[in-house]
Amino acid sequence: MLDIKRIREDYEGVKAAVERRTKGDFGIGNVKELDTKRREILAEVEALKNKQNTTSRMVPQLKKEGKDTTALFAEMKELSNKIKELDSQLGDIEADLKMALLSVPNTPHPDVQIGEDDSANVELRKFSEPTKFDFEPKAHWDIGEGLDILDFERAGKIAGTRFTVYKGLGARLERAIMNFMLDLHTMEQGYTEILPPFMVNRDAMYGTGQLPKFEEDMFHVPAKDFFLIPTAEVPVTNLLSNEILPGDDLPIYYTAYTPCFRKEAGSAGRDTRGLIRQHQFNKVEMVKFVKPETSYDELEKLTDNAEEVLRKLGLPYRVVRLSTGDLGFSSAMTLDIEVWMPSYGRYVEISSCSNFEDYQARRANIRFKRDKDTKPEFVHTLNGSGLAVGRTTAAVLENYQQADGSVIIPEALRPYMGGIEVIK
RNA sequence: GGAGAGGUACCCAAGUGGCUGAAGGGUCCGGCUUCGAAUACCGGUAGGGCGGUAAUACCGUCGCGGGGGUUCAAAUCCCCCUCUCUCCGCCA
Repeated sequence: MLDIKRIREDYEGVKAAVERRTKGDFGIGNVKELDTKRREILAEVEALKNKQNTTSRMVPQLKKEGKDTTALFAEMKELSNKIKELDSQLGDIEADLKMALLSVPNTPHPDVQIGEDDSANVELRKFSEPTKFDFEPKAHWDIGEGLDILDFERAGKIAGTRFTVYKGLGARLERAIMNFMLDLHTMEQGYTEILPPFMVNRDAMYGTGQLPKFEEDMFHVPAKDFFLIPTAEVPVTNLLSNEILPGDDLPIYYTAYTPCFRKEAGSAGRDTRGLIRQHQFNKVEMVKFVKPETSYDELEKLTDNAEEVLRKLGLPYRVVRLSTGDLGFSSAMTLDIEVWMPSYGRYVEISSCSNFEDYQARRANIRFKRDKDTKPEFVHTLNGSGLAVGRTTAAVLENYQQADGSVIIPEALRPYMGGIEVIK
């Protein structure tokens, strides 16, 4: 969430910054009003509490002297009732204020271009060129079914639409890609591997910003009030919630493989075939906790760490910066990596790398101390897919397909495939 | 799932309603001692949120796992939740 003090001191500026997001209801309107009201009541109730505390400290003395406290207690009872009443009012206002604050999205970084949607996204750089074929290339779902390594029909039997069964070398390929990515991040790029729970509690979902606004996008487990994680970002970022880290520990780099679960409620009819948009998909995520002054450099490095996966796999991609209209709720700047997908005839998002600045850290209460005597500060958090595994599998199948329906395995993956060079 | 025991500050830990405005250790910091160090001794060692403030000055408030309640007054009594540990049951 945003800093209430920042809103208090520069309401118009913050409001204008948030509204660069062109879309949605930001609800920043009554934050300021609730904040003013809160401080009024707080001052009053604290003065009364001061009186209550001061008087209470005298009671043992009075009792020792054998004095009659009946009148005093009657007076204090009245005071006590007044405090309770004000405390209750204060509680209501604070709850409203908190909810209002949690509903305000992050302010986009000034460099992020204003736009309505992804049509305003800016291409920053490109790697290689779209794959050319001297035959009519097939979509990965057709390749997968042809090689008997992907089974969408039977997945429908046991779960439903937007699920996939991987089989044989298809399952192996997915697993190889996961391991390849994790090894790259941990052994070459300095990340520590985390294997977190795939279900989290409500607090964690608030911490990274999925709640309160996006509950309908998540799978909920009512028996324990858990949520299936929509991304490893949730458990991994919240791993350090409510902690004050020694400054020397920063930066912290974590990477995690998890399945991700999304309802895709608003995506009816889109990407209905293949691996692109599933209720359950595998992803390797990278999460960083860094000092504020370094976070944009860290965003560049993070994005490059994800790009490295595609370069090693030899898959054509481009990097775009999302416009304010396409930017996620909690993010200040997001760079998407898009891989060339022959069946779509265009680039498709395969990674999303974001700098949340202190927005998530403030929600999840993740702080650090520069040194022993300084006050704690909020860290900056970042994360990025490194990469979406299912989409990577799809991209490999499509970009490495051969005229005879077989698929060449990229060299970087062969050690993870037991040396297999081609799926046929 | 059942039964029990716990959660107090950086760590250990005392604490059954007001003299606790959290004892006592440890740790760490400083002093003293020493050529230097160790030991002994002396002193210091809650932190953090919120508000008054621009403030790492000062004041108030909150604070003993979280949230409610009882009371003039709660670490302490009551209720709910949560996490940890032990035992039983079930189980990969």
